[in-house]
Amino acid sequence: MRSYGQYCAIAKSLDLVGDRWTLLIVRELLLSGPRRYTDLRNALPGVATNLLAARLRELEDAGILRSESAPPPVATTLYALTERGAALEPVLRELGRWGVPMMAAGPAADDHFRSHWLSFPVSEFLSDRDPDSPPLAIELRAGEDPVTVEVRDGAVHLEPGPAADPGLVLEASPHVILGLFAGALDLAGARARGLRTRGDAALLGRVRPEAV
Amino acid sequence: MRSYGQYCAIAKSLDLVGDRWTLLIVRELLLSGPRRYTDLRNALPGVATNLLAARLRELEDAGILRSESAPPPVATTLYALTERGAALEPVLRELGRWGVPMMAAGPAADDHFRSHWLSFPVSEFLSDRDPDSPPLAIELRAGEDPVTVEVRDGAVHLEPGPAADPGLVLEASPHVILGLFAGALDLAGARARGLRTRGDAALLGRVRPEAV
DNA sequence: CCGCATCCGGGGCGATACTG
DNA sequence: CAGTATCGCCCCGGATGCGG
Repeated sequence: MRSYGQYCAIAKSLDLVGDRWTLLIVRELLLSGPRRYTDLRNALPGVATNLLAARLRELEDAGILRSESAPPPVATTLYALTERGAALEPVLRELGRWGVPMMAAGPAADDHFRSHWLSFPVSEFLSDRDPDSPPLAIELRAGEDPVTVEVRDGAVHLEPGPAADPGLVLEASPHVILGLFAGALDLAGARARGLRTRGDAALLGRVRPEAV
Repeated sequence: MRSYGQYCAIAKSLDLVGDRWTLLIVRELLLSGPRRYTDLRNALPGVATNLLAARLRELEDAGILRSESAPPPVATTLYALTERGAALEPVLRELGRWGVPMMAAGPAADDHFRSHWLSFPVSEFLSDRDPDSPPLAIELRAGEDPVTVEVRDGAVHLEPGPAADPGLVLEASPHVILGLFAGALDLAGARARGLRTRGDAALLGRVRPEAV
């Protein structure tokens, strides 16, 4: 990207990560860990393949990520954030926080969705209100792949993939899941809009008492 | 800007503020308050005038700023952030924090500089270590226009313009001022690199004890 | 199939000129 | 002062090709 030519911390940051797609690539690596080229391409619907390759090279040159050759049986190159790249997490967190209100209207007609994109809203809205209880796993099915909300020791963390032993499974559209987390819907309202649960729905109260 | 088409809080944010120059316009309005078109143009060296006009229109449509007709004697339109626009401050703060290390190398040959761009590094590095002392004003002369660091009641705030009654005046290149604040230089080292002071230099210890 | 490189059309961007 | 108009270029999006 062309430099702004300003001796300003914000402008210097944008010189590196202000390009189109750049911060979304960092988002993927932050949420999902080291990924292959094809995984990134699949997680970023709409990105041109040449552009993705160019961005990865620029980000590597900038020290934000590094490409490492994975050990067998993967035997391919993985792209992983460096410490410097992982330091962008607060930037993405604040961008996510600012963007949450724009999710309330629901997805646009041709919006894509990946389950792990819920991670930022989840950490924004959920918290472990009962840190002394045993660990709890809540599985979310809002897109193609399930994600698991792990609740333990006072912390809430989202992990891609299904839960091994979920105390609760929530299945609904992303919009309804978000409404439930953000407070726009309670359990009854969410059920009326298509939410299906399995397990003890009252367990939701541990992370979102207002919803139960 | 073309939408990313992703039902994700970060992507939705970038749909609105991911365009080139957009966040720098918000930066100016955050740091300097409502500004006229020409002021913005001057504070954003390198921006094309048509592009600035287009961005202002887009930002107004997005509810991030509004144009208000100023009362006499100004008699012109002022651009001011809305509450929604001001809510971008944490995003810029984190971008600034992440960008500070890139300032250590000093400005590039053709970098522009405006004094109030120091605001984010200032709030990052300085703090009022002696809240019970009377208010203190430190005037910085690092660019064309002076800026004032106001220290009172435990808070540090930067305001454009000279100080009415500065307890201390620091005059140096932006690079040296930053080095002094960030800890790369102490007072002696900064003086060796061109720092000139007026007033009681020991007053700097109130906000940066390590430097004295 | 994976990981790109190449090519091409269109639009965003940069620089300057011009106008009310 | 506050923009609009114009033009050239480069970035971006989409498709295809190609070696490993």
